[in-house]
Amino acid sequence: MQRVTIQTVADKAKVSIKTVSRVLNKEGSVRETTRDKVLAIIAELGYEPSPAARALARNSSKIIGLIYDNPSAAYITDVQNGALNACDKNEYSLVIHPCLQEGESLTEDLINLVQRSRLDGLILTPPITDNKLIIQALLDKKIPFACIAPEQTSSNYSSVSCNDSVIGKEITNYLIDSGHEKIGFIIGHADHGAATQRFTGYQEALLAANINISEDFIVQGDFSFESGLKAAERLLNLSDRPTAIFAANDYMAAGTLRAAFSLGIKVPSELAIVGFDDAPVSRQISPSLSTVKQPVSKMAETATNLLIAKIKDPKKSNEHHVFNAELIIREST
Amino acid sequence: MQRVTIQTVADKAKVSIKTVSRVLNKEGSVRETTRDKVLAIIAELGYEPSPAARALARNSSKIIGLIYDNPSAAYITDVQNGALNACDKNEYSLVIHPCLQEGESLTEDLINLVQRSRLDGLILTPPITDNKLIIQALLDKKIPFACIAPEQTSSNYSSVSCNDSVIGKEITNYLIDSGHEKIGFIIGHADHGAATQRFTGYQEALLAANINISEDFIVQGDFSFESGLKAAERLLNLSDRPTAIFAANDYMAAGTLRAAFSLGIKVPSELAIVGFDDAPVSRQISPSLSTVKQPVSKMAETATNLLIAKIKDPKKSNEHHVFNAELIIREST
DNA sequence: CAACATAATGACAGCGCTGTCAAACATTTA
DNA sequence: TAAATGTTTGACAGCGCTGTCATTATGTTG
Repeated sequence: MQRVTIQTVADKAKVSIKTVSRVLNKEGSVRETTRDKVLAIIAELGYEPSPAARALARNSSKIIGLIYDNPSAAYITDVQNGALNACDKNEYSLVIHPCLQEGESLTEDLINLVQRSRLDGLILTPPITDNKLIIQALLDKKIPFACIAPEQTSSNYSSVSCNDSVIGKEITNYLIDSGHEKIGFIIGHADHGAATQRFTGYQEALLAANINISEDFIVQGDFSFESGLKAAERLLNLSDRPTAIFAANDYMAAGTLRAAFSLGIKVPSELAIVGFDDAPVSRQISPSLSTVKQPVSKMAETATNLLIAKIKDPKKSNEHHVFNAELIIREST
Repeated sequence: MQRVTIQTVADKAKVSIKTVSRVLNKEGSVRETTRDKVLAIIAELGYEPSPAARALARNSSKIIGLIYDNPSAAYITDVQNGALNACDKNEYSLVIHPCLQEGESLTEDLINLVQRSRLDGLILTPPITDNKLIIQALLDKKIPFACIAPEQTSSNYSSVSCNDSVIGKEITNYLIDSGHEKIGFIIGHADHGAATQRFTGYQEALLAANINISEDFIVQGDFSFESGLKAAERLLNLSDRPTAIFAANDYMAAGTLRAAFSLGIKVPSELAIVGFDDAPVSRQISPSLSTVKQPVSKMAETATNLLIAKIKDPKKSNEHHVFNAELIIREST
């Protein structure tokens, strides 16, 4: 059995391959009767155009890369699913690229990846979104890209984000409204811009409520469970310990819960805990965690759509979409 | 600036493009001095062969698809990372394909995906590995594939797995050795072959220890936290309730822990809990869960290597690799 | 040193599509 | 009805590689 190519279709439809190509690419300038005839034969033969041949002829692969260096599996799969949605709808393919290495060579590796795989563009996720070297290199090489939740926006590329500082303020206010005044904060990884904004929101809320916080109540973590555990131990061993702790993500909040558990501190009666991200663990622990849910998948989808639009029309101006996050109140507060 | 192609390299090296091609593909029959010269120029120009042109000329995309329909993000990313490792080493690309739909059309969709994207082969993960329709369709269409943890092995395709029944027996024995006789079991999703084997191991251990278990001690779940919660509530409300519960995965074990928590049952003093999979949650809850860790990433890497070997040489016989899982004893027992 | 075997190299077609440009056809206008 | 315009179609080159097969260089033998 011979492979079905554009030629097969053209022969059977008694038109030239160019006409079939026009139909495939919805180019217009094809009489409706002709188009219907071609379409019918394509369906009949189950013809699928060869991506390789198209890529070669067009000099564009219709593949975009998703770059991440993020320890949260749940976050990653959400991002992947959103990006895949957008890709499917636009007939693009997605290639995933975790970069587990922190190395100096990351910039080089990325450029190399794009060149070797002939990617049409990239989606960047935090914390890579905040890597100036990489951003600059991509800009220099004129490789289209879009960012998910970058620390700051830029007119040089499209991006999507949540207003983390607003939400951070909101959840802090919620704690204040519940009667807490001694609210500890566990900061996330320093590279992660959005995490910094969560902290900013926390500070703003306290300021607005005229609450003074000692330096001791603010502890550095790195988003991991263990770092949350350690940070919380420090907070909870203070002579005048906080009655509420806001951790910049759920893993650290889970660590906080465990620290409380070890120290025999009851949650939420003696200590309220809030996390961030609505990671699965926030539902799976007891008491379940109050947290913040971002529409991660939707954000990734939007970023991908923006990227694809930019690839299709490089002159298109860059956009920045802001999404709303949602407070989820559970048992830990 | 003109794009660097094989012609550019050939011209500069004063050889034919065919010779450059030979060097690129390590074909042999190239004098060492010639090869070194070509290699030097490739490096100098930073030449990268066009995947599209190669795919077109070879009629093979060097892309494999990873198919999954699995709710566990941690598992998925482990599998992805393992598969990516193998792909990178062999200069293959990986395209991920979650199939969230349960639909009848899944078989058709998969075949379609392979044809449209011209995938060279597929990696299947549970529970799709046990879908006879899909397996048969792939076999019929002569699409190469390999399975990760299928319910049963077959000489028609390569696969990798852990001996879940052996491990299930082992962990049950561990509970028995700790003095438990009343051991409940929460079964996983019925489609999932490996889960069934975990149950088999449990039964074998009890049989060997001459322990009789009432039907009541065995409850059906579906791998989700909620199903574990419900199942555990049933078990723990029995008049003669179990002193230990073996859940077929960690999410259900986490649900069990929560049920115990709600009912005021102390873990591990009044109830021992073991899970399966070493999901992140097993470390992040208090008390942390005793569980079983499978080398998921390594398994995926091996499966991918087997697939690639098969793609390169279709006459190669199929292999089945068995991996060892590891008991991880934590606080819940 | 001729006659042969073998290793190294190159010329060229072709993979399946898209882009360019010219040709054919249809429609309007004078 | 002829010319002028616009619309639809097709011929053909070329994208950057690999496969086939012919050719040339090198080594080996009697």
